[in-house]
Amino acid sequence: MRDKPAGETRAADVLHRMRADIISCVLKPGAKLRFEGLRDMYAVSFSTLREALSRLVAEGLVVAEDQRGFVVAPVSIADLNDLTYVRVLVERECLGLAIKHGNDGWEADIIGSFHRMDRLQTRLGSNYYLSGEWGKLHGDFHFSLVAACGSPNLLEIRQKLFERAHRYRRMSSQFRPKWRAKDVEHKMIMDSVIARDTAKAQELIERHIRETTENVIKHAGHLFDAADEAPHTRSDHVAAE
Amino acid sequence: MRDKPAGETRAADVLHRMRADIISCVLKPGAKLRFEGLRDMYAVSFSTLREALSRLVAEGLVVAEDQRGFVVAPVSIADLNDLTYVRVLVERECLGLAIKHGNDGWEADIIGSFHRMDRLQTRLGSNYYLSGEWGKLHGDFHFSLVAACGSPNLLEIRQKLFERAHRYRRMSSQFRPKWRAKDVEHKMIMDSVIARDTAKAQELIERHIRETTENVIKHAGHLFDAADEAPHTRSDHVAAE
DNA sequence: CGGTTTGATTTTTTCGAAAATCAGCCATAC
DNA sequence: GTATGGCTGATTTTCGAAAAAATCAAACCG
Repeated sequence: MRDKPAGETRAADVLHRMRADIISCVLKPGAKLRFEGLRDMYAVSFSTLREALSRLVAEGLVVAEDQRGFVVAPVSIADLNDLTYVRVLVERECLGLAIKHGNDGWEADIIGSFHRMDRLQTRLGSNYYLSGEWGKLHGDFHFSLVAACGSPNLLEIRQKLFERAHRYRRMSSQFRPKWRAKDVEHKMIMDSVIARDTAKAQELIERHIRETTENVIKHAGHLFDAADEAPHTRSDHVAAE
Repeated sequence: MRDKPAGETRAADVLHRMRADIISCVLKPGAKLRFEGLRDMYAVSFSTLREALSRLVAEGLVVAEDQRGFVVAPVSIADLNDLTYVRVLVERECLGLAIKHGNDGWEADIIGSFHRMDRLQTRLGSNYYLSGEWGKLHGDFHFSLVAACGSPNLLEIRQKLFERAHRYRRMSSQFRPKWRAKDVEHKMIMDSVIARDTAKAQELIERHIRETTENVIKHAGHLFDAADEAPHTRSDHVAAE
């Protein structure tokens, strides 16, 4: 399911593969990205690599140090907390708009994508969250919830934030044998969305995001370089909300 | 003030110059970006151009059509309205956080950047808004208001949205001889921010953004290809707010 | 001994030619 | 008359070598 250089330009293909590798931590946070190695890994030339890297820089998954090459964007508790804060803001807004504007087709897509995710979950058994396939369906489900939002710009921002958060989720999933009652939460969120209960849906999605963050910090926080800049704490943000 | 390839990589320099040219509409919305022409214009090679273009794609100022080259991101009333909607959401949030977290240095920076902008304004006379220099100071002033926001991610999103909006403002400024009472508005916003009146500051910044958008549509709307996709109207968003 | 300069090596960045792809056009067939 | 198939020229995309810059370490002073 991962190979489709069909009609796609080579650079775009490398972009997709590298993004996936960064999100799934095959390329570890903070790792130096040397061209020689990447060239072997993805079988493309310097320039093509550089193009993919450049786009990832603008997406925030890679940082470029002037004349010193590229590095996988580092992770930190401060960044995760900030990301969570922004995500709550954006996701709530998207959800509110989607519930307002969504039609029957939108509802059908939600139910469909939930079903696909749920089925794969039972098929894969207790380790479903380690599967890249499930990760994709999980992303699709969350997207379907807000798809009818009507604001292309907000949706695009949301998508990029979601992907960056996915990297943090992924980091903790290797430590966490069972992924809480996430499946139950998803069902509750879906139900409240379909019932057009905006306040409840927003409350649930916020809790969903916040609790996931707490779990990541609890189980994988020790992996982050705590020696990072921490200009503010989470409680600041919560209070501001 | 525009030339500083000091310590900067060549590609980054081209990136800055192209971004400025797109924002100031030297490169017109929807224009096809042919490599041959760009190579002469910026005096760099294909690969370097491609790198800059790629970053601009991820920033939303350029769109890449698979295997058919690059195009300056088109403008449309739908996009402007959507942009305005997201900007109001983000800018209000940033401002609220900044007022909450800001310290004395932050206030001083606001006053300083307002003063710089104001001085240049009187020095340039009635056509100040056409100057790129003023455009920069105007951007600096607005940034200074939210600089203490404390959320790097939100600030980065804000910055990109601001730049895209600047392109729209620029399109209308050539038609509009006098730029309303914008300078008075800036003063009022600054005063309410320094007075830490969150609600008032947010209200003022929202009006500031919304009225600018209305003016752009009124005076330059006829330039946009109205034949664009328009999945929703502005009133949708306003109502949702 | 601490600190700076120099030179060799590694790594990044830039370049323009070569390959791949697209767009328009005409000939041909049905 | 319309559609299909291949040409040709223009444009994009990819490539790896060459240039520029950084890194590391040994040699060199104060």
